Amino acid sequence: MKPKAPSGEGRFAYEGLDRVIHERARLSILTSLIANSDPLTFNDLKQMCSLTDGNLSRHLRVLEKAQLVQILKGHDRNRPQTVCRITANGRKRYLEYLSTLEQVIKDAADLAKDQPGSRLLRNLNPLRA
Amino acid sequence: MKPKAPSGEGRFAYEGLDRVIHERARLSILTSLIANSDPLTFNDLKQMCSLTDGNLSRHLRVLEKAQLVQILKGHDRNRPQTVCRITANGRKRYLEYLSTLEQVIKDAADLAKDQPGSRLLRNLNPLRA
DNA sequence: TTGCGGTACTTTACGTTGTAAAGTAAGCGT
DNA sequence: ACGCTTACTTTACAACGTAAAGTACCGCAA
Repeated sequence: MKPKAPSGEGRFAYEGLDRVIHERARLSILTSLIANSDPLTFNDLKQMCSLTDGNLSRHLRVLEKAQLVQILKGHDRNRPQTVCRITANGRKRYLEYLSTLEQVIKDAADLAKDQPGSRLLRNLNPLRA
Repeated sequence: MKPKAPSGEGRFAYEGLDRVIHERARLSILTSLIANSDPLTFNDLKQMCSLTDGNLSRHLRVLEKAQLVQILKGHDRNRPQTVCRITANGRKRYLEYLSTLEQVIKDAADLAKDQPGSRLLRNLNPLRA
């Protein structure tokens, strides 16, 4: 039955690509938070992710509602200051997402075998093997 | 001048995450096409990516308009058959996208250094270093 | 030859969502 | 007191993903 098909029903469906995380702005935010062990301020994130105020605000809300980040409002030098940290659950889901991402890369790397021009892939090897 | 900031303006902005490609369905489609050296039929893609007909149709159109894939309509056993292949330009942009993806993973992996519970990252090492 | 069903898509319509622009509030300098 | 700046929040709109409905064509059966 169907020997011609490259087989593997849904093999490339990547259901692990969580919609909440799989969005450039939010992926940026979460990666920033993961990569820096201490919490980041609103402005830190705004700069690191090159986001506008409104944009960041909205995405943070989405992440907060999804319980991926925790938002704490405080003050610094008499100015309001929002600091964000990733939650335990957020870290877990982010890592699950990441492993799916790695599967994508792994799948794509299979082309290196018999694709012409795949020399391009050479400067694509990640995590400094 | 802001010594406190983790520095790196826009370091996590990931502008290489092309909107056309950075969408689950389309990322699936392109990865399928990249990973399989021969062109795939509409039905191949439908199954491999677990997409509905309408969904696949629309995304293919988007990819075609962006000149990332080429769509050829032919016939097989007197039935219409659409086959798709990635274009040279598509391959190029896909690889650029992928390298940004790898940067994300690399950035995230930096947490492994001083984050508690980062043991989770162990089963996350990609491309079998 | 006229239905009937199935395959292979395409089009339409809707609800969600990302984003920019406008809005709010409060501190600070003059 | 006044305006300027910082630090966000809210609003409004356009774009987009998705499912459901629609089209077209073939093969088979009555």
